[in-house]
Amino acid sequence: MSATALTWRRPVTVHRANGPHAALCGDCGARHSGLCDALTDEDLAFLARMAQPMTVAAGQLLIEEGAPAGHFYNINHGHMRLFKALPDGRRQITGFAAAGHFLGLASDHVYAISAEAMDDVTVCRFARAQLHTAFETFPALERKLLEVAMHELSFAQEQFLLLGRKTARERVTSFLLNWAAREADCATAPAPGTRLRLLPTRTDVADYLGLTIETVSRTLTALKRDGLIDLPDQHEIVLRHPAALKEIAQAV
Amino acid sequence: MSATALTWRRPVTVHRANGPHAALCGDCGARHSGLCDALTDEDLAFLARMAQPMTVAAGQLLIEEGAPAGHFYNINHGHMRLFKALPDGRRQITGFAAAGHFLGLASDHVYAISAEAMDDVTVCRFARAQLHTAFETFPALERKLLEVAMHELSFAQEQFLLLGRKTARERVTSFLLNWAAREADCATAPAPGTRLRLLPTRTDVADYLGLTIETVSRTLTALKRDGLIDLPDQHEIVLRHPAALKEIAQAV
DNA sequence: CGTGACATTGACTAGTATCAACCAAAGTGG
DNA sequence: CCACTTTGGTTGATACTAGTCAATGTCACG
Repeated sequence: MSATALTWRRPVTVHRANGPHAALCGDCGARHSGLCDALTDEDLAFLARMAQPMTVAAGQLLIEEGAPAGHFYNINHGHMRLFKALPDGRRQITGFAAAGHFLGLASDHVYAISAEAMDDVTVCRFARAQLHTAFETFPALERKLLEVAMHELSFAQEQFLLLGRKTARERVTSFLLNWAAREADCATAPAPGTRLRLLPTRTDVADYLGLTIETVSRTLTALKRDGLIDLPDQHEIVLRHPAALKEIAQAV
Repeated sequence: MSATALTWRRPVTVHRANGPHAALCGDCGARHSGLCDALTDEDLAFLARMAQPMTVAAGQLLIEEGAPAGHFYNINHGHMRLFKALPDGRRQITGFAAAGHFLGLASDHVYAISAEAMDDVTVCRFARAQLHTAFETFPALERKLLEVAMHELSFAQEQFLLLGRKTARERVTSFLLNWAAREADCATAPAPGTRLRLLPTRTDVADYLGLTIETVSRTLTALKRDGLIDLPDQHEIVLRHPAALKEIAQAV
């Protein structure tokens, strides 16, 4: 566990327990997404007092699979990769988490996955015991969490189909369309020419799709050759023909 | 939607609204598992009055992916395969459900997966609106459902690793050990000589593991040849050397 | 006994992985 | 400022796992 690598930042606002809640959550990237969106400003201000703000530098582990699940986290800013690994190093990324994403809820008392920062990340940390209290005080929180869990479950089922039955080409296009939907924060089809800012590296994409980096690279090149996408630079992708991509992706 | 194929059975006990709850749930295979386990006999008796008991014959669809999610179901007896399919027929089984399993909760208002009976199944059916009421009346139900959802999510993450990164041999052994744990209803390692009754066909197993039936068959034959399992008949598997199987499966 | 569903086995193929070379951009230190 | 290293990406040649196609086997059932 690389807890020692984490830098701690305890802003003065934390100590102003009776100060305006805006100082706590008003400028948070997660204020209107995830669990925080389920609460009123007052309730959130109350809840924020039990949160420990902290930062995680790019590349650092926040959560390690198998470690005792003592804390929960809510991402305020930045992005994380969530993954499981086999003893021999094979890795499967189970998802990418952004602001508003709630991390660390394990059915067991041990984390089921690892979480690593892809860029500089800030989170709110809660002790396991505190969450239980929060549920008692704010039932809306539990309801929202159930809603989020159901949503993640149906996404997981879609991902089963991708990992178990789709070809490399189908996987990559499914991923691009999913990423576009995530960036646009909506489910409507992206317009032709939509520009994606792709934070994950080719390795990340490969480990997410159950492929190798070479196959991801070749597939992107092939999609470009076919006029379906453009690759202005390594981390940008332009969707030239989203309708055709959707066709290839087999919905999703 | 093959709702017409479903046979309806409304036992007299349903109408005995004030009768002993034992008549309703006492002999149900799900009484002490899943959501029902979270409630007292009295609460369950109350809840049972809003349930419509029904039966689904082997091979029939209870839920169809994409259909309006008007009802929820709780399995009382029997087993179902849950799956998603692509337009061209490729199928991914997302799980196998037995007594106590809760079905049909969609984040959207449309079912995310299909559910088909593997043998003769009986379920309790609830209307979508009723479930909301039930949550208000029995908060324990919602808490239990969240617990179940979290558990399914961490299982899903394990399955991502299997589908994305494991070899055929690793997938099949992982499946055997999982099935053993499910039959024993516990997580302890199975004893050498443990006999599995495998309800799913080779096609089911293949569609669950992201393989073809031929690969599943060959892999089982290879495991038998290596002295790790025995195949007394098509639907029975004896775990000769569970420790070695666990080694191959890479934990799980 | 014939039929159909499911399973096994074999021969061959295809899609991805593996191995390896090369490229580009960004950072590092003399 | 420029050689050097590091990191991430692309491309090519080859290998190998699992898929495809096809024949055969087994069992239950009418």
